[in-house]
Amino acid sequence: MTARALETTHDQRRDQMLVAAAELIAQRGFSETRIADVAERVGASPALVIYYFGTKDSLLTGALRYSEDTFYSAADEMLGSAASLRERLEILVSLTCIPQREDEVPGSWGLWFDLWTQAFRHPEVARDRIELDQRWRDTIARVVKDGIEAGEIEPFDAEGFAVTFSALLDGLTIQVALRDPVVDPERAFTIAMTFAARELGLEWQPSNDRKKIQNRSKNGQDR
Amino acid sequence: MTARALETTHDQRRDQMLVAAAELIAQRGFSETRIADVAERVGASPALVIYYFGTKDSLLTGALRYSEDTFYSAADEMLGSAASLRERLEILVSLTCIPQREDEVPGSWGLWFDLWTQAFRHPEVARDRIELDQRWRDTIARVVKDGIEAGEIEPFDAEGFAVTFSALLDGLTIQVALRDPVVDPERAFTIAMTFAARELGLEWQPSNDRKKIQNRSKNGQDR
DNA sequence: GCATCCTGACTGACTGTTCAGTCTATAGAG
DNA sequence: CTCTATAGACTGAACAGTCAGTCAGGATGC
Repeated sequence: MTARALETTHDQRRDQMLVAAAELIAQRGFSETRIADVAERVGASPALVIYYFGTKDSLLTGALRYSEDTFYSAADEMLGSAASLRERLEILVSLTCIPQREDEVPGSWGLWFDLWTQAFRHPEVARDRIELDQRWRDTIARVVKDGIEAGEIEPFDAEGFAVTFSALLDGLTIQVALRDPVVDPERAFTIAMTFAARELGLEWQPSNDRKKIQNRSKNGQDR
Repeated sequence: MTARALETTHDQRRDQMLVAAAELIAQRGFSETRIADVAERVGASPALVIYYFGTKDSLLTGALRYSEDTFYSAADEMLGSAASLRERLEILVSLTCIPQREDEVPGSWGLWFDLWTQAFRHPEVARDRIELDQRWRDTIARVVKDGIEAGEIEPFDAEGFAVTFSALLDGLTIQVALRDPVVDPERAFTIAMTFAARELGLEWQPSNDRKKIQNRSKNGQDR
């Protein structure tokens, strides 16, 4: 029991540090994040951070993992509360294309860039990312399959769709995150939904209920 | 004339350093690139690099710019030598999805990730990237318009297509660059071409002449 | 008294940038 | 044609700051 309790606080501390690291990475970038910053953020000494993670790299890549992981978990949870295929697609798209609240952490766009950059040159990170992306494609495919089983659309190659759709979403995310004037969030949303609708043989029109989705995605992201 | 000659060697030195920096960034990453490395690569002292660029950051962002710029120039040039819309599309797609030779520099995938990461947090870089991306979309739109004018396809919203298509290409590039086992280069190529063909009302079948395109893109990239 | 959590003080390595001054070549003066 | 002044390219050496990681030991709970 004691060991249990200790382990709990131990894990809590760990998570605190991971969250703090993720926030800092999102703000300043991977290579600009110092362990002293993380330590300050959790009210501890730099030495303690090393005590928990051994090396800086272990902390930062852990933070990347942790953050993306909670993003996907949040996505899964949100999807559970949606009724129709159309709603579920809108959730998927708004999660990737619509800005979240500034102060929110996990899945923040900056982290994607840093994750990709790290994954490109570090095999362990690359492995994690591949796994994460497979999970994302599985989520998309699941949504489509559910739609098929519910009779909302005709049978369809859900996995193939997931590959293409996730690539399109990634590309749109980049434009939105980098504030490209040509691809604002609304346009990105419309492009993605139009593509999905046409591909799946679903009816979809851009409408002003986008805001509703946006708000819901925010709340879903709230801790 | 004398001043000219001097200025020429000056610019040559500058370009040398930019190329060296781009190569190193592609290999090691932006933040892992030291000015001492760049200096060594051009056979000069670190002080000289500073003498030319003032600061490390100025050198590295300059290298990013320079590299992407030559990538787009190479793309424009290659497109000029293609006869049909189908060929031109295949060039666009292979440039983004098919691995280039290892030792080749400009446009190397690692640089994209670093460019995005930097652009996310540094407004000047972000401005450059937006400009670069617009140029890419213009190139795509130009290819489509040429196809329309040549009567190869029906009139079509070329700019709208360019926005969606460039996002899809970016997304596929990520998967390929990060060696996702699900999205190998060939599959990425097929996905992109299938999308373009369907969207534009063009006939296209995956065939084994992809290798031809791949080789051409290599040669086109050669300095 | 043992294990775990935690810290302050320290260090060793790294690295961007500065600076004083060298070397080369050209331009202009005599 | 020679001598010298000037400018630009270039460097070695040192500086100054930064930071990840170490270490010896203190507190706390059991």
